[in-house]
Amino acid sequence: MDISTVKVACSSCNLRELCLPMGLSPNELDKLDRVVATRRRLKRGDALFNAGEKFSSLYAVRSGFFKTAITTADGRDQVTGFQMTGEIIGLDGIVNDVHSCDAIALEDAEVCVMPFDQVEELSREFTTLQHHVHKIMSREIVRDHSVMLLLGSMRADERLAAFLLNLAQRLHARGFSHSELVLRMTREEIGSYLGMKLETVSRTFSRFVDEGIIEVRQRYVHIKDTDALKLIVNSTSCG
Amino acid sequence: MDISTVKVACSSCNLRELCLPMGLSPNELDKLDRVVATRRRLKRGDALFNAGEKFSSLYAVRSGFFKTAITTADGRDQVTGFQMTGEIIGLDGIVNDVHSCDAIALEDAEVCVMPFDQVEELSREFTTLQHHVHKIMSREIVRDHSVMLLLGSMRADERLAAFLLNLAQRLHARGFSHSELVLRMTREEIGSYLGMKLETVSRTFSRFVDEGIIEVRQRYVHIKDTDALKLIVNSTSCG
DNA sequence: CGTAGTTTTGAGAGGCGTCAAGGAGCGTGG
DNA sequence: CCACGCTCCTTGACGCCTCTCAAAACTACG
Repeated sequence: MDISTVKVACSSCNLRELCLPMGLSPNELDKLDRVVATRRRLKRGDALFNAGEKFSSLYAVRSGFFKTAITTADGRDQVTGFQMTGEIIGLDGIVNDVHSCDAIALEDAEVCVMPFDQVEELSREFTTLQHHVHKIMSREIVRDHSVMLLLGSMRADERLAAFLLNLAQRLHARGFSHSELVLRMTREEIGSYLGMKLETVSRTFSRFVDEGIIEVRQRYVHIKDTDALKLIVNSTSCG
Repeated sequence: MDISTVKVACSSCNLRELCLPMGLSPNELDKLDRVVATRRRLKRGDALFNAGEKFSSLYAVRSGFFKTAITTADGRDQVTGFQMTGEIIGLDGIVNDVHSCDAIALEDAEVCVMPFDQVEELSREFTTLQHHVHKIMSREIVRDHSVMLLLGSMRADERLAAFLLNLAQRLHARGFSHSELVLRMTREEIGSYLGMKLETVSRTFSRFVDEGIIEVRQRYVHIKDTDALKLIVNSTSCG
């Protein structure tokens, strides 16, 4: 394997065990490389796509951090997810050939563009890829259901604890510390995702700090007591 | 077309424009008939599957009404959806080959069993079916996002109004009245879905009745003023 | 006709939203 | 290097919406 070759392809991407190519054979990877022909760089604040735009591609986050959000006619909006490296954005667009949410880069980022018709074409050829696409969509559905659980039945401190644990776990899976993290989103965006106001997010952070569970300096968070957070999530205050 | 033949197949099913076979050619329909070989009848309260069971098939609701719900270790639970005729249940199981929720029949029901490996096999053959499977999964994702919006940013009356409108619209698409409906679920199940307690559901119903927007007799609901419900959903009390 | 499950309604409490003010960090420009 | 303005964050006080607890009415079913 020639390391000096910086050709940016799935076959040489260090995310391939996290991303779409997961589990593909070398031969299949080669074919996938042809699908993932283009890249796109975004600066912080840029939209990868906006609601209403025609859907044509899925995007794999190569670097950076994204949020997806839906906005109603009357100005209400809801962050539906935060995406980090290796995660797939754009699945919402398939059903109506139109994106139903905005995808915004929360820091400078790069994505791999995967034209969906080509993904479908290749899925017909490779069982592995086909099944993996299905798994990715199913994972998103399961994830959404757990967010519904969070929004539907947890109190503010439980929500924030679950959020921090989830973030730390995903970062850990990417080789980062499981106890130290830098939030890429504002308190308001966290609140929108968790169904609470930014003031409540801030107050809950402060309470966790008072209780010695975490340390916070701006966007930097140090989880001092993971078990305490887990305990909060499973507190079953209700019935 | 021989009407007297009651062979129960997609090709002769009156739901085919609503269900998985949507848009398939007669030839493709024939092949799909071989996939959808078995049916399953359930009585009210029966589980189509439970969380933890091995995933093998998707299910299309042929008659009856279902709920899906997830339960946490500490007893919290969340209804993640209500499914009626033509809708697909079981997508949650694909990612880990294990179902992550329970699917319960809320009235006597019948489902078409579609072994997923066969669905995948046929999708590799027919672009139409492949794309339709993707659309069904994408639709579920988009639906979940709108529930997240509801749970994250609406008040009790807005949630219930949105719920009633959604139910009426889906029933209307199936040939039922757009203003009269019979709820198949309890107040508690509605509450679990909408992230509120059953008492709040009941109280909100009562308020709508007082305001002349709906009539309620037990599970029977008559929507007298659809526009009023729409107005409530878009009230933008916040911000 | 009694029992269990469901629904309604009331009273009280508390968590979170709302409104408001102040503080901290950061980029820009003098 | 410091001043300035902007955005983001924190904290407080107050009020309301929803939860909690409780009791009673209603329906369904055996």
